[in-house]
Amino acid sequence: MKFDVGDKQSLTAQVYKQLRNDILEGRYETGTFLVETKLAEELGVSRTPIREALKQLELEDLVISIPNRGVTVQGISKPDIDDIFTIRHLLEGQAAYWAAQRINQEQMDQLTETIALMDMYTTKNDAGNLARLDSQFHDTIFAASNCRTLKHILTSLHQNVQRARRSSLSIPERTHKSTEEHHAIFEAIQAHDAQRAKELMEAHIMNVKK
Amino acid sequence: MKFDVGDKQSLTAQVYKQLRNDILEGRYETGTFLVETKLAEELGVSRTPIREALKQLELEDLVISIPNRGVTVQGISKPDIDDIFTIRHLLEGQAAYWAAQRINQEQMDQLTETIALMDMYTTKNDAGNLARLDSQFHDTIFAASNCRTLKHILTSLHQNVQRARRSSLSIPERTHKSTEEHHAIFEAIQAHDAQRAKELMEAHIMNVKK
DNA sequence: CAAGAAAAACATGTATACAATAAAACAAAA
DNA sequence: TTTTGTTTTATTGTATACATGTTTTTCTTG
Repeated sequence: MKFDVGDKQSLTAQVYKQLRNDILEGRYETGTFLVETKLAEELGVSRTPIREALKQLELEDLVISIPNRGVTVQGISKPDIDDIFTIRHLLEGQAAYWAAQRINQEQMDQLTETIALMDMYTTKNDAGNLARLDSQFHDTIFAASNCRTLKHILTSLHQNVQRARRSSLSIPERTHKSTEEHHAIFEAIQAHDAQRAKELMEAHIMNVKK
Repeated sequence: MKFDVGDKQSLTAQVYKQLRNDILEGRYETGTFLVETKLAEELGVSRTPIREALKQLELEDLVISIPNRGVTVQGISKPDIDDIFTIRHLLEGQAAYWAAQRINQEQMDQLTETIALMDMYTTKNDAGNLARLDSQFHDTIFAASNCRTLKHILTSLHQNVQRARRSSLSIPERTHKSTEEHHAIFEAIQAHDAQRAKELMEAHIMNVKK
């Protein structure tokens, strides 16, 4: 698998995405050593982008670095995912709370648009586009919470459980229910009812978990 | 300010600590460009450790990287700190909850020891050692929660508000109160009373905030 | 044959050289 | 004077060479 310099993204970013995906897909056994020179050769780039990508993965806790020894993959297990849902339920609830208080007009417009498109694709049963809009909906709320730290943590967590969320949305019944829940959250934010937005969001996350 | 190769830590780690501290101390104006070559010269190392340190800071959201342009410092403002306390109150509450359920003997022994030392230094009014033990107490609970993600997020947040916590512990009245609260949390964990541990921890964090 | 020391192999940590890109300065034309 | 296109310069992105430390192998010695 060779990487192309023609791609607009930096090599580091491409390597990062590739490795991250491979780890989350479980393509590496836990504990495997990721050797820089080997990866560099395999991916057709120098060690530099590899090192930088590994640094990022380390900060996200997907690999562990042992000084002067190398990095080993940590992966992400089933109970890990359960725990992450619990954490997300707390944090996304808070994000919705703050969003209801702090959202600006532009973000409100964005949410309105996302919700409208969700309705459309729900009737069409288009799971692919719904997954995209789902991410967009949550991302906008993170942004509207106006808390860099929260936005940062949640964006990272969101990606980690992406696969789980995808599979949830592929169940037609869940699709409709999910859109309804998004509607309710949207209305609570529009009404600046922070407490209600929080509770609805918490319930929503726990439903996705199931 | 020159760095020493004799230090056991890697240059990257030293540079990271230095830059992080400078940013948190507010030594750089928000928006300042951190130019790799300039920093490299100032700190007496090559660009490589600088780059790696900046990558880490970017992942912690203390600087923003603009591709092909450079990184600008973000710093951390007063309202940011308030928000971080709110987030910590949620997450540390959950950590205490899980710790009460999942703690092992070794970690329990560690907590027992920390609490005993806290008592001693409280009577001696030794703020420096109390700050250290405070960190240790919370870190042990993160570890006992047995959730990598949570441990990871909280360790990072903990450092960000370290200054605020230090100043809180320098108030003698607060010192005694804080030790009492630690005691109560410790007992709840020892009794494996998850709900109570959570509530006590939440209250504790909010008290520190004030 | 076993144990330990020396050395080779190998990996990461760091420095530096080169390439690509974006901003700034400048010149020319309308 | 303003605008547009070109050149220069500064800075990041990437590759590579070298230094340092760790593991494994090999060889020596009892």
